[in-house]
Parts: sequence; C-alpha cells; structure tokens
Amino acid sequence: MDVDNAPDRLRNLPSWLLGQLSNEARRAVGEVLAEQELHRGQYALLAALDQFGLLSQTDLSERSGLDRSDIVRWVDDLAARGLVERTRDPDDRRRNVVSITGKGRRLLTRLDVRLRKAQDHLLRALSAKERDQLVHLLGRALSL
Amino acid sequence: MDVDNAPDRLRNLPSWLLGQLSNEARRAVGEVLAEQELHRGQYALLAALDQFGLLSQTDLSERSGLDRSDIVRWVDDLAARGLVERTRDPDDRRRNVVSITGKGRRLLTRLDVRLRKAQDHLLRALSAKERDQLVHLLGRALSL
DNA sequence: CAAATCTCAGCGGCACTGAAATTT
DNA sequence: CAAATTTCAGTGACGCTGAGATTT
Repeated sequence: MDVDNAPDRLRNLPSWLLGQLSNEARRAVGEVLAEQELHRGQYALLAALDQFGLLSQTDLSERSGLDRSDIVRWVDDLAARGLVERTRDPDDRRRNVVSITGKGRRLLTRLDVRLRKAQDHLLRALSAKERDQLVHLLGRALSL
Repeated sequence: MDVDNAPDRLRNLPSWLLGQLSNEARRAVGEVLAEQELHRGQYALLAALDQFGLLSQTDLSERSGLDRSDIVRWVDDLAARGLVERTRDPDDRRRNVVSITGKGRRLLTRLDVRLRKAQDHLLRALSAKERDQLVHLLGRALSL
C-alpha cells in the first residue's frame, strides 16, 4: 500500500490509516502464528496467562481484549492441545480457572523472536525511535 | 479498553495495539457512516472519486485500498442509489469508468464535520500535536 | 430474588481467493 | 496467443449479540 495514492480524505483520516496498517499487521503476525497453528486470539490468551497466572475467563477477556464468547472457543482448542488447562474454580463454581502449561510457555517463548522480527519488518519504514513513538502514542490513545 | 490491563507481550506489540485501536476506530466511523447508510468501503470509494474524477475499478482499488472484488459490490450499491455512475470505457471496453454524482459529492461534504468529530473523540487522550504525530507516523509506515 | 459467569448458536462486515468472461 | 479488467461465488477470521444455564 502506498498511501500517496489515496485521496486526502483518507490520507488524513486516522481511522483509515489505522485500518490499513492494521490489515498489514494482521497478515504479518498471522503468518508467524500459523507456523505454530495459532490464531491471534489464542496468542493473546497465552500471553495473558503466562504473565498473570490463573485467570477466570472474564479476566482473560479484560486482559486480552477478546470477547467473552470467543474466549470459550479459543480455550477449548488450546486445552485440547495441552497448551492451557481449564478447571472449575472450587471457591466460586461459576468461574473457570484457566492456566498455561509448560508446553504453552515454551510455545510462547519460541514465538518471541519471530514476532519481533515480523514487527520490525512491518514498520521497516520507521526508525527505531519512531517505532517507539508509535507504540507510545497507540498505548496512550488506548489508555482511557 | 485500558491497555494497562494487558500483558507486556501485547502492550509492546505494535500489531496488537494497532488492532485494538483500529477496532475502536472502525466502530466510531461506522456509526457516523451508518447514519447515511454507508459502509466504510463505500466512503473510501466516494472520497477517491471526488478527488480524482473518472476512475476504472482497478484504479479505484489502488486509491481506496479495497479489494477488486469488493469494488464491484460497493459500486453496484452506490450506483443504484445514484451516488456514482458506472459506464463502459469506450476507449477500452474491458474497463468500467466510474464517477461520482452531485448527490454523492454533497453526501461526502455532509460527512466531513461528523467524521472529524469522531476522529477527535477517538483520539481524545492525545493532544492535537500528538494526533498529528500519529497520523504522520502511520502515513510513513504505509509509504513503501 | 438479582447479579455474575460461562456457554452456545448465529449474524454481519470484511479481506481475500480462484475461476470464468470479456476485451485488448 | 498472452495480458488486463471485471465479475461472481465462496471462504475464513473476527467482533459481537442475545439467550440460556448455573451458581452465588
């Protein structure tokens, strides 16, 4: 995509720019994750479980930005593959307690380098400093 | 979404940040466009036609970032509503020539203020200067 | 009872693919 | 013939909704 071809109304529209770059990002990350037969949502779940330990599915939703409904499906699949474990919370039997397994952790670690490379390539038109700026601005825009 | 709840692997992953903010942007813009019964892709087409005049559908795809296949569907609908016109190019009968109508132009203009407001609200956590920085960085990242 | 949590079925927007049809 | 353009049918990932079941 060369943004210079786009009309001014789109070139100056943050939401359009975000959408275009987000599409490229989705494809780039998707290719890396596909090597491990992971979807992006599943990666988000593993990342949250690795850092925060035991989580209910509601907590998982908050941490990962995924919808409660999709959590169910992703966890089903991850559990079937031995990457996470799901059990009823004995203290509050409405809740599920989800945790990552060693196998899941190793998978996460294995992905780190490949994902960082994909990000660098996605943002190859920016300097390292500019990439940091972008991450910072996106984070601020989302912190409400 | 509060990015602070997210694990570090996601908080520092440009593609995840882009996806999250892009989701918010899609919803915000979608609500504005829905008032005029427009989809985002249709807005992109109108914006390109308004600025560049007559375009083939292949050109429209390059200008708008939409897939060739979706162009067909959107133009079908826009033409049925009298917002654009589609005719065979007499000089090269493989091509369609698409143009915007007066009605289409007026619709575009009517949307400008509402869309700008929606963008401002989407990025309300950022200062005006930071918004410009963000647009600048996104544009650079897409210019390859 | 109300509220919280999970589950399940399904919808709609959207990016994309592959193949056919037409024309150059 | 090969290449370009449009058209068409369909797929898959994804965000999301609404309703039901269970438990507190």
